[in-house]
Amino acid sequence: MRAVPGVPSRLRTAMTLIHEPTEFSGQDPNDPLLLGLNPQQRAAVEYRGPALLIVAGAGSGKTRVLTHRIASLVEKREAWPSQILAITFTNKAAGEMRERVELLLGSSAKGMWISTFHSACVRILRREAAAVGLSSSFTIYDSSDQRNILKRIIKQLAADTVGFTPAAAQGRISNLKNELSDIESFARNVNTSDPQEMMFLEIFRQYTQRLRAAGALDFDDLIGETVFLFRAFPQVAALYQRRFRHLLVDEYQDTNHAQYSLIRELTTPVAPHIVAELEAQGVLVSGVQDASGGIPGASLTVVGDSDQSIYAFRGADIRNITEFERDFSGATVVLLEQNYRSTQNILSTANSVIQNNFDRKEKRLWTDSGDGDPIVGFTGYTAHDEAQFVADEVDALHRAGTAYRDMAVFYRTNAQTRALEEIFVRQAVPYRVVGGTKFYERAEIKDAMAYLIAVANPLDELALRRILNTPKRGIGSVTEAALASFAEHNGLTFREVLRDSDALNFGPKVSGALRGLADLLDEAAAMVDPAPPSDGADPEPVEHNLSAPHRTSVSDILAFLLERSGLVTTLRASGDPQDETRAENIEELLAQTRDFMRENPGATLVDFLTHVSLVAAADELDDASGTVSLMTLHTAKGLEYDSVFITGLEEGILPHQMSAHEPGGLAEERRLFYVGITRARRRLYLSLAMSRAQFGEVSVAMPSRFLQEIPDPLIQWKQSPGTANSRNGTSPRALNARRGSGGANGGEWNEKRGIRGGGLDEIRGIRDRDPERFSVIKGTTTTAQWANRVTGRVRDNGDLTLAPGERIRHVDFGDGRVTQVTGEGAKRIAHIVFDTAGAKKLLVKIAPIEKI
DNA sequence: CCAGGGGCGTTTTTT
DNA sequence: ACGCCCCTGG
Repeated sequence: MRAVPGVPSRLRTAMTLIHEPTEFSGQDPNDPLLLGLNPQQRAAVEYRGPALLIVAGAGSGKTRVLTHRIASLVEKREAWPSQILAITFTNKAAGEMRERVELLLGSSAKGMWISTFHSACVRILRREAAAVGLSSSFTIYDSSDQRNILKRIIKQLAADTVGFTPAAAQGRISNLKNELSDIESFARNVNTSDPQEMMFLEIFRQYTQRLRAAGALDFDDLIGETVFLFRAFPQVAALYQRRFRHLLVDEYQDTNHAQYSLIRELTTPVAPHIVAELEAQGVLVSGVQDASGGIPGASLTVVGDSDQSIYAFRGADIRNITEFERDFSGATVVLLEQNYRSTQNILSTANSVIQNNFDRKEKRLWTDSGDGDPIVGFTGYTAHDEAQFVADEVDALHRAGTAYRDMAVFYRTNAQTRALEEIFVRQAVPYRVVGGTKFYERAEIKDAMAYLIAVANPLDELALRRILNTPKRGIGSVTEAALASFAEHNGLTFREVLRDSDALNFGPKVSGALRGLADLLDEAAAMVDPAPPSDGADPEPVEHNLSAPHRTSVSDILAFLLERSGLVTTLRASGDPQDETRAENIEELLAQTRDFMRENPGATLVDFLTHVSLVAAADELDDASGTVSLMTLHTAKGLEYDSVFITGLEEGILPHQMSAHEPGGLAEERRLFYVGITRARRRLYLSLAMSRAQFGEVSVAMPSRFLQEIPDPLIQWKQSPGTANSRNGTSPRALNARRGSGGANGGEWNEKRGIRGGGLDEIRGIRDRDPERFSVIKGTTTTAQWANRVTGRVRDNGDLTLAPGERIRHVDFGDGRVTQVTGEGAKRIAHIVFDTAGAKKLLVKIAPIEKI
């Protein structure tokens, strides 16, 4: 019954509207914008009304629907491009959407805002900065900047002695801001008798002050301040409410309260008296006014899938989507369930996993494109073993004709890249880590960027302090403290003190260095020649503002700063090969500024700084690169690949142990897995390692409970957890470790699922009927913590010497001959051709082998 | 003022 | 195992 694709009865009313000629009078079956769309997709493109929720299952063509909807609005003259605001999750998605809309329209989408929440807010805030007492060249602080500041505050308040850590304070401040709680409202509600709370209040207050003094906003402020701006200045809000007649929001399930509030503000009608004010200012309102003289609220389209909500940790509130219909009166819902991306096997896997989340709306993805290949499973002894499997399969796929760029490897935590990278490098598999330690997070890049920031925003003390002695110019912490204290006592900025440091009577060497830096920054600032944003009623994107005369290009400014500061020269001169790499990275940054200027002619220094601050991990993806992509499951959202590897399917990793303490944590981890699965078009590989090194200690892991939610016949194990673990008593029997006195085959995975199995039992799925199978997880002995890591010793063959030609015996693969030994020490790899199991590469240290 | 060594916290996910 | 922070000796 549930296998039949269809629309839940609750939604039928809305769906039947498709057939109402009055609602869709303009419908033309030959409309090119509707060709090739299924009825639900058409409905989503054609519907007109105040609010539309498109519940779009993974791979159901939502981007197609969104772009067609936008194109349809423009083509039918229902909206000018400039009246559309589309919010995407990444800048890359925004760029693609713009491209596709332009392709559909056959003309430019100029004036259309397609961007992320953060980019849109920065654009608004820079434009309206004066209203909220900000400089339009405010700096955007990233998490490490935040942590830096908090570290200093906590130290100064000695708050660490009462248990405050920068990370915890950062998280709490972020949560508050996502709820639109600022320092004033927090102070009003704080429990004054709780010393911890009062301490936190003080931290929060100082943090707020420092940012304000530095003319800086953190990520969360970008959204929150925009909401405050709109609420405090209705006539400013009205400019945007008037302009944007159609608001479209992608990935709505991941919006937090602040973002939700922003959407609410933007779709609020403008009252007649404010319209009159606008008109008096010369803003054109005649086309958009209603009978009463006001401007009706913009129409809102949101697209989302509550099964793909994976950002609760940063405040995403799933209720935004589940309560959409209640929230926005007159809302209609369209459900897209037909999947155009994956094979049925992949979809069945996804469905079988996600259906374990109770409390969700029933939704089943389906396809008419056939079952496809089975899901392939593999259990490695170690993370390296697992990585080896991935590398081998990537190799095999590539030889069979799949391009590297069509493959991706996903993992739960960034730390998991290490093993994968080591093996990929050794196997010469071209790969690229997406996200992780980003280019712009490297110390030397942050140094160079700090020069640019110090030029663009003289108030930014953090940037200035960073470059004060980088490269070394003999200014130590004593000098720095003296400058800071002088600034504080005289009500001056750090930059002003730097400029007039003679008053502090430093030695000649220090004075000279300080003056040199101050002059350098002043000269660079003169090159920038900032043009104030124009006051036109129509907010135009800053980067398209070509009116500024003779502004020095960002790359020239950077080149000047690098040259005069000696940053690169110093690195080159050090002789350290790592410094050479750093110098090259800075050269790369310079090249990137040139690229940026070429792609955004007329862009300002502040535009470049904004761009750098707001790049998302997924933005780095380069479709043209012929490499395998490695990324976290979070980064994978919204992407798709022909072949997908999901690694680390272990208890404690996926689901991650940290999520165990949080309510709803497990369900979110499951959604994360679901997101990963549904990225795959044709092939899906699921792998895990029986042991994983963490902090140098090797601990034993158990297969993820999520694996056991997948019906047996869907997965074909190349090496199942059972076979990978059945050692001759020398290795810990992880799966059994916490099993009570269960039956003979109790917590074991069915060995017959292993490579030597494949008989009838596998098809009959004995495993699934075994009630003891989950004893490890369902056991009542532990509560808060999962009993997922059983520490123990693993086999150590470290001193086993092997030479090509020697015969060995493997517990699972039987007898074989060594052909080659590569690697050294603990990473020694034996290449073995087994008589029956074929060629394998084994990590000598832990492989269950012996000489014969 | 700075370089180098020892000690400690760290890993959940991100705009 | 690694990177960052603090301390010490030059």
